[in-house]
Amino acid sequence: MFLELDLKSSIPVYIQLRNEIVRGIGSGELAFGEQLPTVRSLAADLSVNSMTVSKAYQLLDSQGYIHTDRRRGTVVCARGEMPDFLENPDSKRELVLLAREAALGGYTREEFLKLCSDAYIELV
Amino acid sequence: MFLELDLKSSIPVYIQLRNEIVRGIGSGELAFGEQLPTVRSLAADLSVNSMTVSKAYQLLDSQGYIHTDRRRGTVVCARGEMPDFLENPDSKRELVLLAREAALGGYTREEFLKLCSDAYIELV
Amino acid sequence: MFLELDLKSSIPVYIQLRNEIVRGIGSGELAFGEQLPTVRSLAADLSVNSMTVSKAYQLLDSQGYIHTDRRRGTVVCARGEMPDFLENPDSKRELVLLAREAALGGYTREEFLKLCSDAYIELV
Amino acid sequence: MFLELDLKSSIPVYIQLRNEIVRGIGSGELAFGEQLPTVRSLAADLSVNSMTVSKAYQLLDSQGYIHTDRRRGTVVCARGEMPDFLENPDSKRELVLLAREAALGGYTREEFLKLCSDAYIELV
DNA sequence: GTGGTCTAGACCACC
DNA sequence: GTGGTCTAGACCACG
Repeated sequence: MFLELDLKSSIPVYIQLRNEIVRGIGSGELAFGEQLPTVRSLAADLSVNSMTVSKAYQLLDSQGYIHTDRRRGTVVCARGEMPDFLENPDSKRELVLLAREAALGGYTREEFLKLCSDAYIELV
Repeated sequence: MFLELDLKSSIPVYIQLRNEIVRGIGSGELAFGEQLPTVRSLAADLSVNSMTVSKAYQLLDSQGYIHTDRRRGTVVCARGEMPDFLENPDSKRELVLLAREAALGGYTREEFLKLCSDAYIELV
Repeated sequence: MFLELDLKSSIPVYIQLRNEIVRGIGSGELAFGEQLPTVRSLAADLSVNSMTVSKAYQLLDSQGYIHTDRRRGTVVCARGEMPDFLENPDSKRELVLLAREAALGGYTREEFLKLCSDAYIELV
Repeated sequence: MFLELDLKSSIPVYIQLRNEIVRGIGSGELAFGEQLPTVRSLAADLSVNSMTVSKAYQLLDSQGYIHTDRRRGTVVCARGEMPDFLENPDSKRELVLLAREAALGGYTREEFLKLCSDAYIELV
């Protein structure tokens, strides 16, 4: 299982799980249309409460990354159905904040864009 | 006052305030070395409890953005004293996550880097 | 409960509590990995406000002595995860100050080192 | 002037000043019986409020490091009059705390005693 | 049930 | 007058 959680982190587990799954889709570890484990089995695998997994799935569903298929359970959405998360104003604010922290930290624009590019290039 | 808070957000107010102040320093609305409002006056302006403001100030202090000089109150640190927040692994993970959300949302690398550049270019 | 607080001291209660817990870990009264009392129960035991306990726990967390596992509550970190607090320059200055006070007080180096050794030997 | 204050520190200025003067006596920069600057002149030199200097002098006086001579103003006590500060239970507790932080930080007794010895050896 | 957050208001140490 | 500390009590997010 490629999903890594840090139970000591201040970030809620269900958010970490949501993020890990988005990363997994982005990196190809989870294919478009692929079936996800059931809530119970994933909860058992990760040793977390099944409500936590359920909340992560609900969040991903509401954001449009996954959906529930009556016959096949929970599946990753198709490539073309992926949401445009950066249209979310909160994401924009987050990006601006990171950029300003970078600038204050002494990064030139080129250095910052290099970091951004590296972050992107890790995707398939 | 340029500081905008959303009291209904799930993000704690003191974190929002910390972020707003970092943005303010990055955009030049708060100058390096400038004196910040007192805890009480800012609390009154924002209609929040003074302990909430105090918590934000203490967080910013621990991160190296501001410091409290016993004679002059709370002031923004000098340009050269600003912390490198992107050395924080969580910030890197956040950037990678944003990049993957962008990629899944259909942005090409060039488009994503344009967004990053725009976020940076707003700085002084 | 082995934790002793002096509510009349000028040292803030949450700092005293932090120090007592570090002493407790060092002396074995608190085992590595052991679960600490909940914020509320400890506050009730010590007859202090729960926010005071919470502040002490957060300080210990930030220093790496304990951490809060969302499932198991607050626990002492493992032996190998303990922080090197003497790398803190303030600790070094404190030690130098104690040494000078000792010298001025008439202690020879041997006598002073005996005191230091005794202080250390109380540890497990 | 060898007295160094950090106005950004969380340690009160008058305590820092007291500590610096004790260090100065211990290291020989201030001789036994030497006359100290007046409150006003020292306050001006250090750019601090004269009440701060006054408080430091009062504290040092109450601890027996300095005393006020009607004719010569404030002077450092004689060698033989220096107080035994380590008989103070708070100092003992402080030393125990440092020793435990050292032990938890991975220092062996020998390593810790080396630090203590180095701290002492800097004295005249 | 846990810790985290927030409020309103008080007191104190410091400068 | 400043920030720091503490209280009593409330609400909420998390698991």
